[in-house]
This record gives sequence, C-alpha cells and structure tokens, in this order.
Amino acid sequence: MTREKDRYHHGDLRAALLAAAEAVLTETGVEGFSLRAVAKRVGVSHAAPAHHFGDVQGVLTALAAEGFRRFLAAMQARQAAITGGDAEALLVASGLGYLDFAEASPALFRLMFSSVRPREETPELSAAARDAFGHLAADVARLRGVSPFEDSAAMEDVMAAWAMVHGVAELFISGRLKPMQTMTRAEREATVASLLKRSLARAPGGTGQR
Amino acid sequence: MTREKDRYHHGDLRAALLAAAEAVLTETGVEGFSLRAVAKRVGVSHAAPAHHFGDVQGVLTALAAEGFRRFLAAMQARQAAITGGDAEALLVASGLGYLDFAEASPALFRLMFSSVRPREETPELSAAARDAFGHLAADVARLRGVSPFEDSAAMEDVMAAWAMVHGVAELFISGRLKPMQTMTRAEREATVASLLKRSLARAPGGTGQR
DNA sequence: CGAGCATCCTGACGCTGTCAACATGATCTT
DNA sequence: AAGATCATGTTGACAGCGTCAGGATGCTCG
Repeated sequence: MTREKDRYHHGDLRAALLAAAEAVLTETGVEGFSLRAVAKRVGVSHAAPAHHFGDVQGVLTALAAEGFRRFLAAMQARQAAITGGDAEALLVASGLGYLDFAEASPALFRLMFSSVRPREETPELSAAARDAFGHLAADVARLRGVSPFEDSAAMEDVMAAWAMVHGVAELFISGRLKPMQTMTRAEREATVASLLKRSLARAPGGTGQR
Repeated sequence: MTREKDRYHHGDLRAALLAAAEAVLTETGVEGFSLRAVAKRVGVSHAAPAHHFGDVQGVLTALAAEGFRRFLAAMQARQAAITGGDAEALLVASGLGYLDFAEASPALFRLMFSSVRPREETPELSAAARDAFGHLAADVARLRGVSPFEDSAAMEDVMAAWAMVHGVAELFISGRLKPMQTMTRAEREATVASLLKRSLARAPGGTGQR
C-alpha cells in the first residue's frame, strides 16, 4: 500500500506541493501566488508541479477544494463541541465554525469565495462546495422541520443565515468591522450569535415570493 | 487653471489610464490584471503609467478609491429615487444601491473588499472607504435616533445590516446564491429588502455587550 | 533482466513589473 | 526673447513568472 515516504524520487510530492502552496498563498495572497515559489519551497524543479496539477489553476483548484472540506470540518467541529443544544444553537455553532475557518485561513477563504482563479466546474471542487452549502441547508432543515429545497421560506432562511455569517467573515478578515476587532473572543462570539439569530427572525409577512 | 484637454503629450493620460485599467480589471479580474495591457490599450508606452501612479499597486489603489466613491453614489442614487420613505425604507434603498454596484462592477467590488493589492493606508482610499461606511452608519442613526458611535446597540445594527447586504452581494456575484439567480429583478429586490429587515430585527435582550 | 512508464529536470519562449537613461515639450525666470 | 527647469512620455534592460518540449531518472512488472 505504498508508504508515503521513501518511494519515487521525492515521496509524496503532491501532498508536499499542496502544503507548500497553502503556505505561499498565506504569505502572498492569491494575487502574488507563484508556482515557482511553491516548487522552490519544496526543493523541486520549477516544472515539477505541472505533472501533478497541470497548471497553476489546477493547484489553486485543488487547494480550494481542500479548503471547502476543512471549512465543513470547522463547522462540524463547533457543533460537536456543544452537547445539549437545540436546533438554533447548532446553527449558531456552524456559524462560529464558519468564522473560525475564515479567521484561521483568510487567504484560503478568499481563494474559495472571492477569486476567479480556481476552476469552479471541477468535480472535486464543486462537490466540496456543495457539501459545505448542504451542511447549512441541513441546519436550517432541522430548525424549521422542512427541507429548504421544498419550502421557499426555509430557503430564504438559508440565504439569510449564510449571507449574514459570510458578510461578517468577509468584513472581519478585511479589518473593516472595527467594533468587532476590539472585542474579546467571548464578546465576539456572543455578537455573532446575536447577528445570526437576527437573520433567522422572519419578518411579518415575509417576502411573498413563490 | 490648466484645462484637461489639449496640453502635454497625451491630454489627460491619468484619467485615460484609469478608465483603461477598469476595463482590463473587468475583463481579466484582479488576478490577471496587467499594467502593460493597460498601457497598450491607451496606446502609450509600457512605462508611462509609472509617472502617474508609481507602480501597479498605485493604479489599483486609485481604482479602488474611485470605486468607493461610485459605490457611495449608487447608494445615494437609490435613496434619491424614493420620495416619501421612512428611515427604514431609506436604509433598504442603500442596501439595494449596494447591490446595484456589486452587480454592475463585480471585479471592482472584489478589488475594493477582497483584495490585498490596493494600499489600504492611502489617504484617498481610506477616506473614500470611510465615507461609504459613514453613509450606512448615518442611515442607522436616522433610523434609531442615536449615533452608532455612541450607542453600542445601534452599532450592532450597523454591523448587522452591513454584513447582511455585503454577504448577499459577495455570494450573489460569485454565483453561489442559486435561488436568487433565477428570480426576476423585482423578486430579488423584495427578497433583499426582506433580508435587510431581518438584520434590523433586534433579538430580545440583544448581545449584552458594552 | 529488460520494457514501459510515471516522475522529475533542463532549457527555452513570451509575458510580467520595475528601473535607469534618454527624449520631448510646456512653463518659468531672467 | 532665450535659456533653464521640470513634468511627461519613450526606450531598453533585468529578473521573475507560467507553460511547453525534450531528456533524464528510477520504480514496477512482465
């Protein structure tokens, strides 16, 4: 079953390249990302990555896909940390996991959500993104007792919660949410929970859309 | 006082470069942005932009600053279009203007909010961004009758409304808000208004932060 | 043991941003 | 009016970039 180390010329170059790529991404952002810098960091020739990922877009696509998987894991981890929570508490936990990820890996977060470089149509990436979205949808389904895909009001709940937590995440890692930057961690989480609950408060009458 | 046209070699190269830069940005995104492509589009040598903007970051910074000014104008335009609206209707109008801008200039929107390339500390850029934020804060101040900078509950309202509309904008231009992509313009605006009103619904008890 | 193949390297191409040196033309001083 | 000065724009060079073609290396399996 082919141990990771001591085989081939390098070992497991693909994984090593991905790790180095994330490091480069973190240091330089998507805009300054360089394939040659990744190769140099691993100590391999500048053209080696092409054999595993095709081109630079391939590397960024694989990175984004792995990002979505870890993103989902961050939400699940927050949920696993609470014991006797109701459906709303579980949804709030997902939101906090959402923010955990964005805060821990802002460059990766932006690559996933605000970049045109990864190939969106790739099966691996679109599946990983769909799973992450599905997690939020499932949270709302549990809360409302109905699938968002069959109930437009529940779908509006999904959009509301998602947009709210995503907006907070984006603005926060951009340093534009000044009031939240000065809070303690506990204060911040309480505020985020409060904001998320707002997003679940259905307006009287709702949208009126089908 | 030095007319814009018919002087120097080109005329008003700075403005022409900015216009070309926005076109290139729209076509290629931040990641594929090229200073030489901008120069070529204007029909000028590849090093000409340096005299007006220093380097590529200077161009993107100026572009982002102009973006924030037009961003503010889009919010004001929506407000000017309604006649007898109350404070909440005015805030919703700002939100719709927010989305107008993001939808009309997604690449510029991302440059302003999700890129590390513009120099944030530049006076021109930070002032333009501050004005845009101030507009939202003023909307909330009118709605609540108190300045968000003196009332933490009102500041939470600002964060809520901002995060909500920003999240909607980001997810929408990324094509990730599927249910909203299939709506008519009127349906979409009604949904956004509904979501924005959610963000203004204070939870019973609030956050409890100072 | 040797064929085949996945893996990795070398060298080249045109592209990029930035810099230094030079040309041009408007403005200001004397 | 003439010359100096400076903003404006050009040219050429440099290293770094992504990508491709071709060659080297070493594992795997017949």
